[in-house]
Parts: sequence; structure tokens; C-alpha cells
Amino acid sequence: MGITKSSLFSDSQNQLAQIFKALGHPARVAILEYLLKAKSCICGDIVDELPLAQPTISQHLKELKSAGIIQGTVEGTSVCYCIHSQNLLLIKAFIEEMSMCNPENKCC
Amino acid sequence: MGITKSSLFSDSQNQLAQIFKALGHPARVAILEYLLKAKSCICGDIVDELPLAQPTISQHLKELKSAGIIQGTVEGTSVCYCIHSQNLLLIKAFIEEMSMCNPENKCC
DNA sequence: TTCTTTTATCGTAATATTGCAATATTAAAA
DNA sequence: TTTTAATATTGCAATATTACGATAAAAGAA
Repeated sequence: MGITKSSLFSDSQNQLAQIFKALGHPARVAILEYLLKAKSCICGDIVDELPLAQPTISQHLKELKSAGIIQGTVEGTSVCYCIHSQNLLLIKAFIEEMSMCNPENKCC
Repeated sequence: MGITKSSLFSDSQNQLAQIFKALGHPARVAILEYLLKAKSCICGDIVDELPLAQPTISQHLKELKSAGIIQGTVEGTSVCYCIHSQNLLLIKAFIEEMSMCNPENKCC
């Protein structure tokens, strides 16, 4: 149905999934890589950098922001975006746990 | 258009996004947590554990598998799934880089 | 062989996502 | 005030995802 039954899962599971989902698009990965590479947390240069139209970039930025992965500060007519690491630490812990796969498991 | 323009991005960006996307659903997060918790890498107990119908679970398992996050081994009539950590290490490295946000940035 | 159990696949309805043109908004510049 | 520049929002078409009932497939049990 295209509708995720989030009520069936824990808050923690939903939050982790939400953050992962926001990272689950190559444009958003590219935006983060650009924000990391750029020394200062430049704003709409992302539009020039990425091969997508301005409204599309704006939408991707909005999703990253609402997932708590980036933050934006208005500076005159432009907006300065940068990585907000707090929520990334949540999924970092999850992945660290998961990647400690037990090699004793029969099929691993 | 609901169609991700993956050709516009690098292989690395597409691969990272694909793995993140597979993790971007609470049911799939729950499946991984269950696989980690269960001592042996049990199979269709996941269907009993999660509040979703069997075809839905099967579909989620398929997505995790095609993203290289889990692997399955047929054992008679049942299938034994377990975590396959290799691809998780890819996103682990990405997140570690990203979470080293530079606090010197003006807006961070 | 027939039945049963387990898992996968098909088909489909409901909903979500992606991308962009057009347009709105906002604040600085002229 | 008018114009310009930067970003956000709206509306929509194309496509993807989610969920599940029905059914298929595969292997062991009777």
C-alpha cells in the first residue's frame, strides 16, 4: 500500500529507519559529501554542483533537514547548510552493533 | 517522477544510497535487530516475531538480501538468514566521515 | 503419492517519492 | 520603490514502495 505501518514498530526503530531513509538517495549522499568537502558550509552552490534542478535540490535539503542530518542558517538571501552530526551518531551505533556479525553462526 | 536519476551520480554514491535505502524501513531495522539478537541466525521465526504478513516479510528479506546486508541459506524447507557485514562496513566508513563535523564551520 | 510446512512470487490497491516548471517569498541592491 | 538574487513552495506527471490475499514451488513426512 505504499504506507509504512510505523505504529507497529518501536520509536527507536522508526527513528533509525527515518534517518537511513533520508540517506537513501544518491543526490542526498552527494549533498552530504559536498558539505563535508567544502571547507565552509556553503549553501546554494549545491545547486550548481549537482545535476538536478533547484526545486529538486531544495526538496532534498528539506528532507535531510527534517531527518536532523543537516541544519540550515539563513544569511541574507542565502542559506548556509551544514552537517549536524547528532543523529548520525544514532545510526553509527546501530551499524557498529550490526557489523559485529557473529562468525559462529551456521550460515555466516 | 519517482524515478531516481542514478546515472547522474557516481557508483559509490549509488551504492551507499542503495544500502541506506534498504535500511530505511522500520520492519527491516526490526529484522536486523532480531537477527542480531537471535543466537543462531534463525529463519522464518521472523514472520512470527514481526507484526506483518508472511509475503511482506519475505519481500523485506529480499530487499535486505539484494542490498547485500543479509544472506540466506536454504536448509530443507526453511531458509536461514543472517547478517552479512561486508556492505555495512561501507556505510560505517561513510557515517564516520560525516559525523566528524567540523565545529569551526560558521553555522555548526 | 499425497499431505504438510515453509518460503517465494504474482497481482493489485493504496500511498509515497522523485523531478521539475511555474510561481511565491524574502531580503539585499539599485 | 523597483529590481534582482537566492531559496522555498505548489501542483502535477511518472514511477516506486508497501502490504497482503491468493497461489506457486520445493522439500520433507505420512
